[in-house]
Amino acid sequence: MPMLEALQSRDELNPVIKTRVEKACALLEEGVNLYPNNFSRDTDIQEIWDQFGESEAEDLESVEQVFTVAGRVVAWRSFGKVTFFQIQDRSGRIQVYAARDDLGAEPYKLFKKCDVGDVVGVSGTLFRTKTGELTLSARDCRLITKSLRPLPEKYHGLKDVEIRYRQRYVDLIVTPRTREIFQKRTRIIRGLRNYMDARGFMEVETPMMQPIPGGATAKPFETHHNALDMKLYMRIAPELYLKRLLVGGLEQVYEINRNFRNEGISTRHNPEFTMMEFYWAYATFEDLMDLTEDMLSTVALDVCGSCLVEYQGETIDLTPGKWTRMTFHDSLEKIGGVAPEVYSDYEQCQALVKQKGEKVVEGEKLGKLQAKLFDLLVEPKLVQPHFIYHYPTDISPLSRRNEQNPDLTDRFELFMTGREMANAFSELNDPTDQRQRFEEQVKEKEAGDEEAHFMDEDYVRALEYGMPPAAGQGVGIDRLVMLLTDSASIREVILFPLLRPEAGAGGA
RNA sequence: GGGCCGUUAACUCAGUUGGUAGAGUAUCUGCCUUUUAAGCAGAGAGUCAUUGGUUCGAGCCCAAUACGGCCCA
Repeated sequence: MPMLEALQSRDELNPVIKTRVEKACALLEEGVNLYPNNFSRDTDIQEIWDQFGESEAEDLESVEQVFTVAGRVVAWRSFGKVTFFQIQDRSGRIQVYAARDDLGAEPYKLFKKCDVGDVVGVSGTLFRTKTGELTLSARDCRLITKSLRPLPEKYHGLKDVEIRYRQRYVDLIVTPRTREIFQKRTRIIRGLRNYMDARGFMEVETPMMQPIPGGATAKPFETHHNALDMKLYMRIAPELYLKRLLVGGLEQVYEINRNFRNEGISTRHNPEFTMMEFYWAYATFEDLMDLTEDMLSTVALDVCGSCLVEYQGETIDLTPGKWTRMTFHDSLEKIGGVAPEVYSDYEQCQALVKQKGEKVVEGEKLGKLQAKLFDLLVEPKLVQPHFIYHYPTDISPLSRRNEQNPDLTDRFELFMTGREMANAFSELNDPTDQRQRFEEQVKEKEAGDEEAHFMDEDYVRALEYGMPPAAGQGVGIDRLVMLLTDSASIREVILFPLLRPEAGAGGA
């Protein structure tokens, strides 16, 4: 019996696991399959609650239906000849009553070798206990999957965030909030898809491995394709490919997927993160502000039941019409307290950046200095939704210039809870201007800016065929999920956030 | 990259002035046919993150390292 021998050879493990292994061995010797695959359930636990959650004890007595459910044992209270336990499936929990006299002496004895953590299947009828709890009275209990490791303590749960992230499977078993967050995450993404689909946008997939990483200001991950012997980059954004599709005539496209940026890790940054990007021909950045208010408030209403969202002790009001719209320069003056004569003067701007403790880089443009002031003085104060628009042209290499002032672009960023949630603009579709902007970026890259854009000749060629005027936007999905689930860290909303390798875990 | 904090039983946590390691849960044994963090009685369980140092003596003091958390860049 190889499984038995394999289990018995594990007795170097800690005593709790050792006893569980011994129980498993005892079951094997009784001829019990520890991992059978022939159990069918006929209902979810939640369905039982939906149907009988309100039923009186007397009414349940007349219900002769036998329900068969399966799930993980999460609580166990045994009295000798009778045992109460709780099982949990994806939909909820229910108590089971198992009595020796109902199951038979031998089956009951075997079943009592089960532990908290095992997956079991139960068939039985419903009743209410003396204290009124809806309970399944078992006619049959079967082990479906043996668990060899103990679950965390049931009352306090799993507190150690490192274990919660490294062993997310355990976290999902024992932390209801974790399950809620990821269920909500799925609903949020589905809500966005439904919204876009209903407005005629077409979902597409564009390359994640790109020979020229474009569409954002960020440092890419590099990789190598062996057969073609070529350097490839993990995408930092899908933007330039999605806009090629506008040239191709698809007119309204969106993509929800991962981007990769080789930057620091923090409560707001994971190296891989999820964005929704979309492009809309014949629309402008002003249309996008309207759409964004409507879209995000719709999703909030769907997922949270309200446009008023609690985030870390603050109430964020997403009601359409209440979102502030302000120009970048006005925000520097009115929120950041920087006078126009200061932010529009290179020397004064540079001095103020230094004074605020931020580094200045030789040769950087005025727009970049203003952006640093914005990050320091304005962004943290933007708690309620704010569209900040008309960004400087020299930090917006893919945006259309404003008709009145070519030093500004028809671009906005959306801020709330003191952080950026979305970035959008009317698209630059003049190939000559685009080529010049790329050339500026190349100069900055050559001067040592690792985040500056690459030249993308094919993208310029595409624009030369003619891209209709359009507006496009990127929405940070992880940050949106953080907002709508009141999560303080991005790691709470990513199933498997990147962590350093665990010591001695064999690279797991 | 910098600063601060943390790492003690499977889990949640105590651990005084430096004097040979504690609780609850879980586990094991016994009792128990309506429990709800079930109860009662008993038992076992630890490389105090790692390495080095100071000391007669270190979970505690010092240093370095690893991993994590928060803040800053």
